[in-house]
Amino acid sequence: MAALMSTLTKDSGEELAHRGRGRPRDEVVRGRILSAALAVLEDLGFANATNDAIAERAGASKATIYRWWPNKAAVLMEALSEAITQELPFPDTGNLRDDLRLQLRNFIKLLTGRRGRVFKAFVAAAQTDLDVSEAFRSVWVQPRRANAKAILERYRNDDMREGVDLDLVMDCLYGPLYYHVMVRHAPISEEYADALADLIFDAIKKRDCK
Amino acid sequence: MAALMSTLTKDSGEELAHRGRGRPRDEVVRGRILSAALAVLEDLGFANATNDAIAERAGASKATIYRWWPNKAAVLMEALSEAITQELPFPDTGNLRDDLRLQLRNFIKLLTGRRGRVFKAFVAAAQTDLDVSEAFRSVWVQPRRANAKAILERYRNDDMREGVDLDLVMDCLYGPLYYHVMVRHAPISEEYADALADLIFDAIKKRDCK
DNA sequence: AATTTACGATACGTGGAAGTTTCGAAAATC
DNA sequence: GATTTTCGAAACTTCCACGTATCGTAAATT
Repeated sequence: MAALMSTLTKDSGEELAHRGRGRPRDEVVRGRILSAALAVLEDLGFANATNDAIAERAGASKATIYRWWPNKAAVLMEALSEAITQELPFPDTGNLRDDLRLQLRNFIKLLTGRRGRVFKAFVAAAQTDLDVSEAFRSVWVQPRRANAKAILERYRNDDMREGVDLDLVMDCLYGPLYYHVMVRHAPISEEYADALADLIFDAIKKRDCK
Repeated sequence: MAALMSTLTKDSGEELAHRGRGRPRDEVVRGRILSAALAVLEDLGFANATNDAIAERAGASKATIYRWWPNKAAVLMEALSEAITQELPFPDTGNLRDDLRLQLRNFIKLLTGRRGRVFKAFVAAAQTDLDVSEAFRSVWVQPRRANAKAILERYRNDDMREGVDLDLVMDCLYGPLYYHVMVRHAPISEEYADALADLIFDAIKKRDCK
């Protein structure tokens, strides 16, 4: 996190420089830049998302971008973070099987939609860029897994057989979807989501025979 | 495949130009270049694997590389192809559960070893480069899945319950491993492989109760 | 021996993107 | 009104890697 701070954010002294006398930071511009970053990311992918393109799309100056973010990854990361926050909460219907189905369906919608390109771009960039890797995990993966785990935990005693490893279960839910989209590059359907959810549900549900 | 041919290989006229009078192509150099490409790929990843670095490491001239391959992706792709061919066959012990465990263990060894970096690099590159994407699928993913599917097919009647979707099963086997390594960036153990194999085995094995 | 092709070394041209700087104008404080 | 800070525009520098070109030399054919 320290390494992240050093490269993806500015000093807090810079961050809190609003108190001075001069013209305050234009929050509207900040929003436009982040939106533009996300849009460019969706259109061009991580590698091709240049700051020039972002600036042009935002109707902003490139200098303004570098005034507030230290580098390109920082802008893109904050854009993802803003877009993602409180998105796609794990459903909580009270029924385990329904929860699984719903969550996978929602996730597929996200992966196959415009925002799916952003995800693929970030995962790709994370393979070679340590900062992106850590940021992606802390901003997206970990919070989502924690949320999912907390809800699954409540079903543990009543609906699951003993000794189920929830981390493994989540890998089996999310893994195939990422894999499907990123490695097989195959389209993915809601029926697929249901079949996957059912398979995993079947593997972990409580039953009284071998 | 046509698009691939157009960008990742030279004309067959070039390929078969050996019959001329001059000095024949040095196959040793070809091998050195491909080995070097793989080594550089393992060290630096796809994006940072420059042809200059490959040439230097191979003790060859960059001009020689461009004499035989049209661009960077072509060299890297052929390097991967050579390294991968007939590697990691799906085991065939006669026991479904053992097959699953063995395959996952072997795959983990590959993913966590030096060559794992190559995989991650290719998957990452495939997100933005269509040629790499198609080549990776045709050279690696599809052959491996076909092999695995053929073997799993033989267990279908005797050991699996009805209606099991083998493609889905393979997604559940490979998906979590890719996911684990590429998205969570977490280390992965043989115990994890066994637990995953057991979970999936348990989900598809024949049984006579709900 | 003459010719043809391949190789290594190296320099070169090119393009793209990161990040910086300059400048005039706008919006705030004191 | 003077000062301070931000913004937009655009030129600029820097860097890096792709791909090409040149040249002297090595290995083959005829």
